[in-house]
Amino acid sequence: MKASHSKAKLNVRDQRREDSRQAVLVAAADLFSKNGYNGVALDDIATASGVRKNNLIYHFTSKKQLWKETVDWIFARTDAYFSEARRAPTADPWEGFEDYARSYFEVCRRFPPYMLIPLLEGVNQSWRSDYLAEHHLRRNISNFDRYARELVAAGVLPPIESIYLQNIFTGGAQLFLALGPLWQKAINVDTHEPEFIENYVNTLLRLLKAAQPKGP
Amino acid sequence: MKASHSKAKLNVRDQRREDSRQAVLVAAADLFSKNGYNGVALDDIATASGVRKNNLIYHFTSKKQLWKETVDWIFARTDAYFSEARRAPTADPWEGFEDYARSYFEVCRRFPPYMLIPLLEGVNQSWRSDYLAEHHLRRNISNFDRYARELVAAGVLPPIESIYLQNIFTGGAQLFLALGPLWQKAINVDTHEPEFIENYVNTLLRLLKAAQPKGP
DNA sequence: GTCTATACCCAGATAGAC
DNA sequence: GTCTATCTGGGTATAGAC
Repeated sequence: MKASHSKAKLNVRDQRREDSRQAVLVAAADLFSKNGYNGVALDDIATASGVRKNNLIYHFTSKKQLWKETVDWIFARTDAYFSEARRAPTADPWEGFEDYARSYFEVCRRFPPYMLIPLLEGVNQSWRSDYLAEHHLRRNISNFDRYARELVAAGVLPPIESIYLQNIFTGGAQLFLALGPLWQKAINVDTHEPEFIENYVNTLLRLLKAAQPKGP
Repeated sequence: MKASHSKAKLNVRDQRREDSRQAVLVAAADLFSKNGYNGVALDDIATASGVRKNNLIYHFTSKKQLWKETVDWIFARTDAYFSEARRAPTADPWEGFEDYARSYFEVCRRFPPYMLIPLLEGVNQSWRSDYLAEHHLRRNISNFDRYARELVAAGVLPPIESIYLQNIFTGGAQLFLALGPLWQKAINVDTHEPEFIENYVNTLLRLLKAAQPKGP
């Protein structure tokens, strides 16, 4: 019938569309996270993704819009990674926190754009920092905040303001992982080594454990 | 005499040159540290400094060269700030370390380009990250390394690898201060408030103090 | 040393055939 | 949906008068 024929054709077209979009998003996430919005030309994304420059515009209407959709895609993907990385919930809340911390570092390590883009675009006030804050970071921050307050109230973590706690973790993760090329060049250390990160997390956890309030 | 006349004229000219260069460096440090190399146009620097675009090139030969000289200027200036911020040496090594830590945060707070530029340019390997690593960071890192090892050996700091220790401090300082606009927008916190930073440093110091190895 | 004017290139975005 | 060709603006850098 005419309907089914047209439907089949439509599906093929949709598939193509999705393939193209996906290829573009992968390339864009990588490039934007390394060079920042201004450091990336549509030509670069076109070359990296195999989708021609004008077709980028066709699919995403503008560079600005492409950036936004890339960010949304990154955060959606990271949420999935994060759930996947976490182990089954444990009875011991401290173990639960250790798992949480390790998962966070692991996600940052495996999917750098997640932290690199907020890092690069959050330095200056712009429509990009606004977009990030509004659509993604506020939610993430307040999730962590709730969790941290619980743990502090339960005496699992030392009485540190949750925002500081958050900074100790994200700061450490981000600086080491983000500035990989710099550390590498300066003192020849590969901060992306799983073992290196593992040691760092353990160090942080030990510090916090040592400061745990003593039971009565 | 002819000689003295020509000398006076030369001094005026030199003074002008220095004034122009200085104005440019101030503007360039600010802009490069906020928007990154690619996010800054010579037009922007020209407007901000009051020195015309072509004269920028006259004084610094190229944008690339201007960036390098700006970085050198920033680090030279920061070294001066840092010595100035430190109090007189104390007998107690722990107090000495507290002073060191506070001075570091204070310098970052008062002169953000010092940390922002390595942050923005260190994410990707490029001639900029190479230049930073080679000419400035390697030295800074190894200075801290030497100091930290001493303190750990003396039992003043807990036995943490110096590179991790360094990351805990620089990471925290940089993330909070660098991503000011982001924190502001996301949860309406001003991370540049002296009080806010002061509390954060104290928190970090308390953590380290709590983990100090106990005497025998 | 500073000005105006301009060469030259590359960026983002559009038009229209297929 | 993808292609080639093209427009337009803004970017770095240069030329040459003052």
